[in-house]
Amino acid sequence: MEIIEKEEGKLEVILKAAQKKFAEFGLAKTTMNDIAAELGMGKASLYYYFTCKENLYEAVIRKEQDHFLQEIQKIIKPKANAVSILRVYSKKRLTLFEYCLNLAKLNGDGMATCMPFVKKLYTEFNKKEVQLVESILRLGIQNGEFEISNTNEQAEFICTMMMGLRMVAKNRMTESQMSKEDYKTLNNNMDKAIQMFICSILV
Amino acid sequence: MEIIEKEEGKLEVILKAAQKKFAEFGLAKTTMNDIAAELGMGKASLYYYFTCKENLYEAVIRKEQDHFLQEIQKIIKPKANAVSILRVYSKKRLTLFEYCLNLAKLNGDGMATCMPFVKKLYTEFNKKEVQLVESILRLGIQNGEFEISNTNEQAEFICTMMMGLRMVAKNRMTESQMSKEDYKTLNNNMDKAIQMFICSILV
DNA sequence: TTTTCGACTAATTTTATATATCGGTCGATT
DNA sequence: AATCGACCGATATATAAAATTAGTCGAAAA
Repeated sequence: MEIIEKEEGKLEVILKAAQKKFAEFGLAKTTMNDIAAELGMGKASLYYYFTCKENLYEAVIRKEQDHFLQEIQKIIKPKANAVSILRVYSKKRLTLFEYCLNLAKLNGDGMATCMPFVKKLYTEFNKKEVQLVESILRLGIQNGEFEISNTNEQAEFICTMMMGLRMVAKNRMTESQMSKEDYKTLNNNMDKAIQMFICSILV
Repeated sequence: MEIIEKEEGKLEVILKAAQKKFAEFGLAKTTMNDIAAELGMGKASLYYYFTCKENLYEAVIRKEQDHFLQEIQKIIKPKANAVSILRVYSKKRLTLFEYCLNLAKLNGDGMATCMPFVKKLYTEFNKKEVQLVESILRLGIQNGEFEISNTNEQAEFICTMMMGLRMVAKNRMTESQMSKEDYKTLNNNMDKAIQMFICSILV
């Protein structure tokens, strides 16, 4: 129900409205009508911009994922301290997790029951994340901070470990939603894991 | 359909039959009749030994859990090498996981959708497991192997991390059942986690 | 040409209902 | 002490009807 800018800005406005509605009802229970209504436009018009609901949802998630990747990428530069970058990575990764969890509102414990395209979405992101972490590790090696033989293996491992911690947190959550306390505990565990990992690769 | 020994041995026989059926159909789809038939007895007779299905299932799981705990407990003795005990713990823990997964045949990703009593069962076991790990850590301190300030915190953390790795493995499994390859990968990750953990607490 | 939308369809989800199965009990029997 | 047939109520399953919703299309507005 607001005046809409044209072309470039329009996609942004739609994504924002979609994001708002997904956060409100979750992926499954948000209808294309809900989103269109939020924009004050007809449902058919939405399909002019996005080929399907999955496409729209993917764009919303991807936007945040890319933002995360770029933010970390931004601070990976020669002579930057790899250890502190890893800590920033851990912190920002938690924020991304919170965001995605909020937009999905997956019932039960996760991805097994969710749609295949969501699984694919996260699998693809995982690959990028591993590459990102690997580049941090390589930076650390260049700086003489770390001593690692197989950077890819180590990057995959730490990503897997972090994912595991997120899963445990999600599983232990009270009342089908993670509380502030739950996030705090998860944050602690992620910090410990990163610390332990750093300790094991430090020169 | 076999001759049954009396009293003490009877419980064992029932547990074995129940275990066989649970492994075949999983918790939800195994009926009390299935188990009774396996024993060549009437369903009502089963209720003479176990008050309810949950009770029976719990007994089956508990038996294996206790066996695991005792096996590790057995090798925790003064002057025993704590590092190698941690490695044994990791290995046997995987075996227990495989066993429990097999008996549950939980659909989807896990405990969130399963019955509350199962959740409780695993929560209670988790406490015992943390205590077990903590006693290994204390042994390591006594031996002068480890240097840790808060043993309970560290024990909880490593247990959480290992649980996370199991969850990831379960989530990534192909075809609603973990393959030999999946277990191998999980085993590798658990070893790495333990190795990293040890590295971080080593004197 | 670009963008919007009402009207429509096919597919999915929800609802309602009937049926079957299963957990658990009880009284009788061995 | 141990077993079991017969039974009950609750839960799960199967089926069909009704309601939503994803996605399409052709026309109209900009």
